[in-house]
Amino acid sequence: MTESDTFDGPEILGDSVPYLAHRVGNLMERLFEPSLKSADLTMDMWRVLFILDSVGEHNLVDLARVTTVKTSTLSRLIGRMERRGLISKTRSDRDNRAVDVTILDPGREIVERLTPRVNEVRDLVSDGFGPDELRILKTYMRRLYRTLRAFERQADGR
Amino acid sequence: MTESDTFDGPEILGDSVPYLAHRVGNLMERLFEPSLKSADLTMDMWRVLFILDSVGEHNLVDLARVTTVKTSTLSRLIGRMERRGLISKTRSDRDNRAVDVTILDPGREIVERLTPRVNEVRDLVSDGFGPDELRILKTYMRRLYRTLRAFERQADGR
DNA sequence: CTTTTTTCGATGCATATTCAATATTTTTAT
DNA sequence: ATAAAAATATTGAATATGCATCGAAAAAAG
Repeated sequence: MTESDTFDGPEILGDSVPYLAHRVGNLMERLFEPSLKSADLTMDMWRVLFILDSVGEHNLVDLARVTTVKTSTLSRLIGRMERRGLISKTRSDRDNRAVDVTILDPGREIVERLTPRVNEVRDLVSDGFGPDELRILKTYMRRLYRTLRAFERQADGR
Repeated sequence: MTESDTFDGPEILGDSVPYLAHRVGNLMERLFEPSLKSADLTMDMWRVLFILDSVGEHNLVDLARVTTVKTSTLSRLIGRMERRGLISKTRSDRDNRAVDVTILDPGREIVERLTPRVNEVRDLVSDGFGPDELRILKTYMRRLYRTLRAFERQADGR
């Protein structure tokens, strides 16, 4: 094992994929924290804005799935964001239960303002890996996700 | 790109390493949730128990670092766990400010009881990857962590 | 077509988290 | 040696979260 592959936490933890995923995710969030603070946003709010901006309109339940926020929490979160004028909520015309959430201009402005920092972190990741390695890293992480997801579906009975 | 490497979320998100890390971590936690519930534990409580069991005594601040829980939150969390008899708190004799947190037998019993499920998830991960691939995955994740960590330290001024 | 089941979203309530401030002790600088 | 700075842990107060539940609408089953 090369020096650059050691982990600065306890040995046993650096060997656990779940723990590594948690630590990596947490660290990336921490690097983004000052930017969030400057926009008075939480990470979950950022995820909502980013997804609405890049993918488009969503209903609450879908948004909850993609952001990994519980629907009851997201319901109130979206309420707060609506009051701040970042997004809008409208009743869906396809489904009378559903609410369509859309990003508004002030929300878009925040996305644009914070995007440079997002790219900075992205470039930082790239710096640690060669182009081939980066491709492999992403491929493996997607595979990891799919492996676990398939298992979850199977355990839930499809 | 092979079929097994596609991501089931929106394209743009599956290309983002931070998002992938978040989703993978979240999914692993979800797979562990029923076990946690059966022991009336939160994920953070589990991390505390697991770390105390495998690594040994810690003070609060160190424990907060390793578990990624804010110290003020951990202080109360540890209080709850102490009241449940899972861990013990004693004033450190090396540092009169510090508190040494130690796992107790009831805590150890829970760790033992939930370990099979942890191994199940570990094996599940292994199944999706060949031995060489698994080694690369871990190596890359550790490297990712170190790359980000180095940057954070540098940004904070050492 | 009618009944049953499922899904979407909101909310009451209990609990948990976080920020800021604090007391105490240790470390560093002068 | 003394003063200033930093680190450890706790707590009050404001806010956020999550479970259980509900009403309404849609989908599935009969």
